[in-house]
Amino acid sequence: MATHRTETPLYRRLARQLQERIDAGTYPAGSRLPSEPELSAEFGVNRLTVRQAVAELERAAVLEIRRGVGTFVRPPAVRVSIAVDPRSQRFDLGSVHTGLPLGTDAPEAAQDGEFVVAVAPVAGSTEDDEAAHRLGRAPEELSRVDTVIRLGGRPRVVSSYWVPSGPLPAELLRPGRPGNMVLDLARAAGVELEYDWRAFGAVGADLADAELLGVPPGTALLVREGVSCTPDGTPALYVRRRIDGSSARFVLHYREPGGGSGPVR
Amino acid sequence: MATHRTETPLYRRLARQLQERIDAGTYPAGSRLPSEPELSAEFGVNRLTVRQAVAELERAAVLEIRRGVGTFVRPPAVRVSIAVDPRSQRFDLGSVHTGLPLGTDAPEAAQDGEFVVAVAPVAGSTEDDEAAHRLGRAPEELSRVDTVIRLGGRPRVVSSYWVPSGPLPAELLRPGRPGNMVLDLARAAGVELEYDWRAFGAVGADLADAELLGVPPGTALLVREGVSCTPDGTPALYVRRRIDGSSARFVLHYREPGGGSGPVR
DNA sequence: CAGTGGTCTAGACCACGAC
DNA sequence: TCGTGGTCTAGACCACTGT
Repeated sequence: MATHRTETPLYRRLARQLQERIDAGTYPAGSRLPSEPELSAEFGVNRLTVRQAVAELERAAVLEIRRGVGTFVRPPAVRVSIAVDPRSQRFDLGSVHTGLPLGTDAPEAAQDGEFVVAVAPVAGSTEDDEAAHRLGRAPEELSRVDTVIRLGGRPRVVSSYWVPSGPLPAELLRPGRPGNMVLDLARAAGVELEYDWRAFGAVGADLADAELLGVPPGTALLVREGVSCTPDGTPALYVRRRIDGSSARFVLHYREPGGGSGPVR
Repeated sequence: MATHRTETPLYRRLARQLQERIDAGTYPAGSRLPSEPELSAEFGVNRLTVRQAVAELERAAVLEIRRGVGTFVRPPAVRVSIAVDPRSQRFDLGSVHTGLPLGTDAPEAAQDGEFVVAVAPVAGSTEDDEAAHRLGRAPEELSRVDTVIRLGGRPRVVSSYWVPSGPLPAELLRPGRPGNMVLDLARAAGVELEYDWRAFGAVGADLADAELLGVPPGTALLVREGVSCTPDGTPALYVRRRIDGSSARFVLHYREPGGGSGPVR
């Protein structure tokens, strides 16, 4: 007897049907879906089954759920490019600031900037061990700072920094302090910092990041991490940034600007 | 009266408690959690509430659920570096092949390679319009090919290619054909291809990608996209790759190798 | 076969947003 | 106030895995 193929779950078949209606234009971009009780009645399934289907499409960024209002088809994502010149050795925090969109211009922009949210003790957590390994140090030799970058009145980037715990001004690590952590760290150490390497990955938001970024846990985050070093090659900083994947992407240009149809906007 | 703060949902408080136990070592890495009925009894909540908590931690890559077996604490992720020289103009598909881990060496490796899964018609879908815009063409002028790269017996990378629909050998687009799509396309066109730009982003897997990659919809995927052009600067290829975020990351080296404690392995 | 997680139902109550 | 989505319960049945 051949291997029995398990039937596709009801909620996934339902998700597929909804996706088909979206693709076909039955539910156009921006429009509201029938309410959960309505879908439940139309397809003859329990409301929880409807919710399971809708939840999948929401995590896939196909639908947007507004509590108390309805569930809507997401219009094509307007994603924000953050240019990073691959040949440059310069930090790009400035381009992050200029690259991300402003919310509604003025009022909440007063809160924009990078803010220290925690000075976590470096106790052999997985992340701390990773950082120590990247910097070629023992975990006890490191200090760690976590920050949030707010832009347009919303938290956009969560960052963790690990540095050798040498002459770190306590002022730098005061929770709530605004500034530019990389520049401040370099200035405090009295050195210039260069990229050693940077890596890109993706991961679902954990509980802590989700709370800091104001997104549901499991939301796809773009992770950018790497080591910076002093001009003589000594590793001096390990940084790990998490950015809501739906609101930003990093762009590397390999040809001189103006060459072709670029990715910006 | 001050604004009433909504109580944190039960399932999220439960998720936090489980996370705390993991951090504290009560549930060490690799260990099995109590079963759902056990957790349900211990915390005095419904099993569905337990499942909601566990599901969040699974999406955050904290837990790994093995059906019929149990739920386990994920050991620190062994992530695979895929080196991309930022100064190089060379394609990196080879480094993808050599960079990704082999499953259990021999048997299923016979299936490794890049395989055409679909030759989708280019009909003004959002993705098609995006590609057309990137290439400075009308959608009708483009051809599209979708492939899956299998390594170690598992699908690892889903790619979509858009090219001007000039002299495309039908042989190239035959579903199931193995090969190296970028090299084959370049050879077919009789030109060398260079990077124009590449971008990194993150997104939850949609239904189609989830099925091709064998992951649940909503899983965090690393997206790498960009345009390649001929030496004279004519855009000739738009490519968009999706990779399970938990199994790969891209690394950019800015200094000569051997300089510091690198990210590889 | 026993134990695990996966799916689905029925019903209840609540918080939120718009009117 | 009403309709929306969010949470939680109780219970049932099933599919998968290891023994």
